Amino acid sequence: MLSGEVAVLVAGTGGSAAGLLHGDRFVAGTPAEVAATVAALEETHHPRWVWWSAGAAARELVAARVHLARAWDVAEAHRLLHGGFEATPALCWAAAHDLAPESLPAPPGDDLFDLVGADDLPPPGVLVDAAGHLRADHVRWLEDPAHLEAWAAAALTVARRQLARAGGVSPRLAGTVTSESAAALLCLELERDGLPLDRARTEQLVADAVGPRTVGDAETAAARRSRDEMVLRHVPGRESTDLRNPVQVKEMLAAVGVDVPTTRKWVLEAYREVHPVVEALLAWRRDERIATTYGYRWLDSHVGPDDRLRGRWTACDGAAGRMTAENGLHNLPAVLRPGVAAHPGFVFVRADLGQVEPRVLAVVSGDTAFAAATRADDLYAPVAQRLGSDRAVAKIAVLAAMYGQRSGAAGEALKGLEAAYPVAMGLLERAAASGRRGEPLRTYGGRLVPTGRFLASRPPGADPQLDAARGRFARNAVIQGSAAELFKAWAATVRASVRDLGASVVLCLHDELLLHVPEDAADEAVRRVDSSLQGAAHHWSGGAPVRFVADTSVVRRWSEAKD
DNA sequence: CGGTGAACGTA
DNA sequence: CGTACGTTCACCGA
Repeated sequence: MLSGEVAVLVAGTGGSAAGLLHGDRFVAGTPAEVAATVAALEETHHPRWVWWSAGAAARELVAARVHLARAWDVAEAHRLLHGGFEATPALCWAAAHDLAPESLPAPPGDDLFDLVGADDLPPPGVLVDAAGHLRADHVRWLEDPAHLEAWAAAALTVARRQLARAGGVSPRLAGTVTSESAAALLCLELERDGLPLDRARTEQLVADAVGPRTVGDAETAAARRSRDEMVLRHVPGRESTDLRNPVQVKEMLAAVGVDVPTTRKWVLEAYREVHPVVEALLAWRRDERIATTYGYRWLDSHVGPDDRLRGRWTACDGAAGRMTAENGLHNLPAVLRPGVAAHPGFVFVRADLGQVEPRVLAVVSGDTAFAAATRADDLYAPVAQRLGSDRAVAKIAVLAAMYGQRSGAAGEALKGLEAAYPVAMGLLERAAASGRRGEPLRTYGGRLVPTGRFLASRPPGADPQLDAARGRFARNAVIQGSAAELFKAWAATVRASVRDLGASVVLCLHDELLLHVPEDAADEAVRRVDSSLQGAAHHWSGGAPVRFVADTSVVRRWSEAKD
């Protein structure tokens, strides 16, 4: 993985300088100077780029639209190898050298006494303290380009150690690192490009929910009062209820005979017919979500003058390893989706994976009977046949097995599954058992999933309910996390394969990709998205006899029906 | 002013 | 509701 052509790219503190290490040759200069050298090297040598993190090293290159194909992202590798989200250079260095994270030197504070003068700079090349840690004050001395070569060499040292360790953990882990590294680069491109919107249509959808824009505090407060009034008029004598205070809402509902433990939506839905205030409250909550979170303020802050919605992206969260996005890119209410529209001359190619989690289970577990079911477009059909049950029952059972659900019809349906697919069910049960014991586990691609975040409250064995929660988390994490790896491998393959069409990925949504594509390239982009899935799935699964399917269509608006 | 829980949007 | 995350609000304790 790092045996071929390798180049290391580093950035100095504050974006004032950058450095490039390639073989024995090191060049430093302004970010613009180094960008030109990077682009030329990518063209001639196609190296694997090593950096502390894509965000630190490659953001300016992405802004300058320099395309880099292959990377080893030290931070992403650290997250895979050691779990969690934190992946500073000092922490990555420590882990690579088997130094306990608790022994990390504290970073210098703002205290005047901590400030180092020029005389305190270490000689170039000396970046390790007596304990073997990266010097805690490296942020300061990296302002001096003379130190960048050592900084680059350190990144390469960590990368090589990570690669060596990866081989001992899982034969697939190094491949997962390269895929996740590409995903981190894609995240920078998503931040740069944004999601194309039809601003006028989006504004209209907001107005439909919460009324026209208001001017000034008085008008805004009046609009808010009139929205509240639509609920409060159903409860005479309790008009002073604060609808944003759950305790007061609960009291108000009790007064009209709706006695509920919480005022959550799925609880209240059962009381729709009992009193008209329930329906009014649910409608109020729906609109309030748009007024507060996805309203005019959201539009003004996050949609640029180029009519693109932008937010920060991360390639992997700290738990199971999904991508995350801010500013509503991952949780835009469905009613606003018609506002997401391709710009003139472009269309969207929209592709979503079908039944991805059970198909991933077939790969992860190696259950040949379950793998056979993935040959069907609808895998629940052969599962139902084998169980001798309805499709609906088969689906509930499979989902319950992967999510740890026990309520409703799930419990009974599970028994048949255990008999029909013992290998797949055994894998899930072992994952759950690890979780209940508080032990970490690894996804198919080798990502360490810690269960430590539950340990904050009580250790395993002390609280049966907490142990059960750990079990459900672990059971789901091995599937959700492995599916996230397949998805990112697909996204990275698509990123590379549609580039020459002038197309770009503009949204990643766990099992769905949205591409912005020049109109006349749409059909070709569809073919490449589909062939990318076959390629990525084959590579990721090691050629397992498991079929993955995508529903792919060309649309003008994200909301348009599939096909 | 920072942290926490409720609530709810998406998958 | 089975899991995950991001955002906003009110409340709590400083």
